[in-house]
Amino acid sequence: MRKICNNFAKSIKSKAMENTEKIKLAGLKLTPQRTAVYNAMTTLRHAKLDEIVDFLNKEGNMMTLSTIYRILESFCKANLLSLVCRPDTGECYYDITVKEHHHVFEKGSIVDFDDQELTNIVLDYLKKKNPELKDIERVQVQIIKQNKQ
Amino acid sequence: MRKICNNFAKSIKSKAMENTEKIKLAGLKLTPQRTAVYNAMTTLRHAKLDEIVDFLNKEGNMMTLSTIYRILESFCKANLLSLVCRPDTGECYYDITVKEHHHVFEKGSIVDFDDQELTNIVLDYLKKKNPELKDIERVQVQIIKQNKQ
DNA sequence: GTGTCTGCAAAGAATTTGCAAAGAC
DNA sequence: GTCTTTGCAAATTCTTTGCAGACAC
Repeated sequence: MRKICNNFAKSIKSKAMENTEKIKLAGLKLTPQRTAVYNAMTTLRHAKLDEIVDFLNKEGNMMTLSTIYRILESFCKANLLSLVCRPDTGECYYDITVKEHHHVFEKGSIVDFDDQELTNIVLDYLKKKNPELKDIERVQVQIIKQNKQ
Repeated sequence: MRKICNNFAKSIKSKAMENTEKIKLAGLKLTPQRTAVYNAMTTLRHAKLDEIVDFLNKEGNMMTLSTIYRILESFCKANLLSLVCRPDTGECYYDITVKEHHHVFEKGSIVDFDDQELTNIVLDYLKKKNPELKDIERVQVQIIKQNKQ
């Protein structure tokens, strides 16, 4: 009975509401600042720190820089966000997607490339060709596109 | 005739001598500082800035931090070094290897994984499965090992 | 000799920290 | 009520810059 109610309740929850659930499920206390940062990342998908700051400022969600640093760190630790770095420039981006996935690096943006088949192909190859390569946690393919300009 | 002499000369050249050649061939003027940094990277293979600084200091190759920054930047621009970032922590390492290659990320170290076959497998797969994905400059596979501890 | 590179010191950015008040649960 | 989080300001760390003298070619 309660289950049915919860499911119903979930189905009418807003996206923002789901985000607060995720924060709580990750074991973090819910604060307006954390909600704002997570909501921002839901929109931005991949963003550098300063892009997050700009986004929050434009929204009128003012908060201290040190708070943003602390929140982003806690989100990464809690597996709410992951990190991805541009192989060309070394710039680090926070990524709303935490499950194993690949990336296409274009000139000014990063695009997710979620392809389990590619993951499997790489893992299979490594297993066959390099059985001595044990304890692989995950593999990540970076696809770097030409900077045509 | 000159060619033979050059080859002979090359065959007896020290590793350090070869390094100076590379710096010159990259179009950079040869300075003791640049030679020291390049030699350091030849030993370290992958290193963060502070590891390079420590190495140089231990060797007695003192030079200013700003010089090291400037040299590393010029080396990256001249394609004498490349950059590689740990996907787990985002730490950036300079890499003595510039040609396309893959990496295995272990707990405290990065190991090169040079495997053209893997590169081809990934490229072939992408071409077949995603022909709309054009202008691929290169692909790079990151193999993240478990931090067993 | 000319133009680039280095050392130095200072400026400028980026990130972290301590602490008191506010807030979550 | 207790323990955590935030804001603020300061400290610290990291990186870049301007300039004069040194050096490569």
